[in-house]
Amino acid sequence: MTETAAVRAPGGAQAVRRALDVLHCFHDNGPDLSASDLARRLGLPVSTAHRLARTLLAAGFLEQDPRTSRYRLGPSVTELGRLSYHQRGLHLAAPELADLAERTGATADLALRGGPHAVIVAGGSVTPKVGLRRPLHSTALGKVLLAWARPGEGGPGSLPPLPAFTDRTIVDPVALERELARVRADAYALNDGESALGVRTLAVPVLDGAGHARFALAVRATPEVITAERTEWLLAEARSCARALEVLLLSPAERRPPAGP
Amino acid sequence: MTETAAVRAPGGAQAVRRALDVLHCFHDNGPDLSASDLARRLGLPVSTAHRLARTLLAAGFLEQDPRTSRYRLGPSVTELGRLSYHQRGLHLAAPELADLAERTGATADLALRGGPHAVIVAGGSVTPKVGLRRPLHSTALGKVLLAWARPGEGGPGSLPPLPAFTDRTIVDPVALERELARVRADAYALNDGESALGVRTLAVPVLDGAGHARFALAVRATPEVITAERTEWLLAEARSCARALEVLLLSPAERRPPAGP
DNA sequence: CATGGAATCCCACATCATGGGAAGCGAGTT
DNA sequence: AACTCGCTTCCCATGATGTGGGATTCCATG
Repeated sequence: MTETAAVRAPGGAQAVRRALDVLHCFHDNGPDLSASDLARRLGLPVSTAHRLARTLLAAGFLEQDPRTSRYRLGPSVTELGRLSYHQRGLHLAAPELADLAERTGATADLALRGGPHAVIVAGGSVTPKVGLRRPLHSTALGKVLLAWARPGEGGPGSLPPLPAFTDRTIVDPVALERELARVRADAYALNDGESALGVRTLAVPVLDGAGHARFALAVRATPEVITAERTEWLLAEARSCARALEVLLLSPAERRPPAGP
Repeated sequence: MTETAAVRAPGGAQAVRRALDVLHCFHDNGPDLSASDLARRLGLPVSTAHRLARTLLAAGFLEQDPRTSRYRLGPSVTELGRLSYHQRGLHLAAPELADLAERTGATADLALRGGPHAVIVAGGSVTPKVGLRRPLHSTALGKVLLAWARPGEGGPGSLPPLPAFTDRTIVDPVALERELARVRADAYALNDGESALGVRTLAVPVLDGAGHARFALAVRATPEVITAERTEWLLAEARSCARALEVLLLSPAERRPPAGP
């Protein structure tokens, strides 16, 4: 009733989902938003958006600039974010990624699946793009996460739009499925200017014991660095790093056995 | 109706507040909790806790271990946490804190006010306690945040319990107010074993243009490192760092003028 | 001074969350 | 094996709770 594709999920949740949508709003838009901004972005009445914001404010998930009375993400978000960062063991990944970046001369990024996005959660470059959301269909990270997705996470079927960022972006779902089959067969994903021109990326999965990708590890650089001749070597480096991350980030029970039959 | 001090805030919010309480639950308890755990911890019916968890799950704020079907903090939390971390400019603070820690031989921590806690958001030690919540009444960080609190944030009045951690912990509200007056007068807070024995901490505020503490900066070490003779020098170092952080973390409009009349 | 936009508060309505209950599992115990 | 306990998950009638239109106040702009 309220808006576009508000899929009526069976479990009860309107107020809560809307409140969480408010938080997600701060990702796509500026760092601070007014109550009316939120209402406009979410297609809600101002009154409702305002009430949700106040509730989030009271819980510390938002804070309010006393001068402009606009909202921004609050201490609770910072707090829980750091907590989950450590609970995932991601601080253990940073040195490995920095090492990989230094050896290869490329940017090394680690991402996990966040609904319809690949979310970069750790990086090994001087300019870490940590916290960034990337599309699934136009990035090497995303292709890996799709190719080895868990059954419940939703494969390519959960991506209706497939917007094109360059003329190389795969926009046809059938072509994407074919590309994912190739990714699975070769055990790595390549992104050659499909997201932005002049950027080439290789990505490999960090697999769990069930054979699903828990993380995707990407090596990103210019085509001069990631050449055809160096690809095999870069992949070997990336896979070695992915193997190390399996041990660092996954509990023994989740991990896959060290050696195959 | 449900539990202890569920203050009935005027603005409408039950479902939302409860959902946010679910998230906070993961801070105080283990990294993964079952639906029944959540229900028990929050004093809610299992059915309700389960529904809240599913809603949070659908939005990516929780994720579910497919083996145990327990919940943990999800990708959205990691994502938004990193985002707010960068939006606050805290990545700029880390080098300054590391520098301070190295010069003083102590642990350097930066905290901000998160409701009834001091939340450490950046650290300059090898073992950063980032994401940790500390009580306000028994830590140097907390005393600073209380002493220069914003009017709306609630002063010592918002801390009914005041639990004692050692025999030095200030548990009397009147004594605490007296201590805060001293903190304001001397422009620093000292914590000598009030939170844990054998730990001494100095803290100074990072002030905004309105004279309120936006952050608290702490230097923590053993009493052998933080001696009476070295206190003045340590304070000078900490204040110098706090001055630098004012410039790095606050926008020019929020900042206080460089020189006083 | 007039005008517009935004934040904030209020209140009657009915939509939506609530929570008791029961079914379906899986594990540990007798 | 049969039993039992605890947990997850789903269902549904009830009414408490969130909803949103509108009024009010405040500030910045024309």
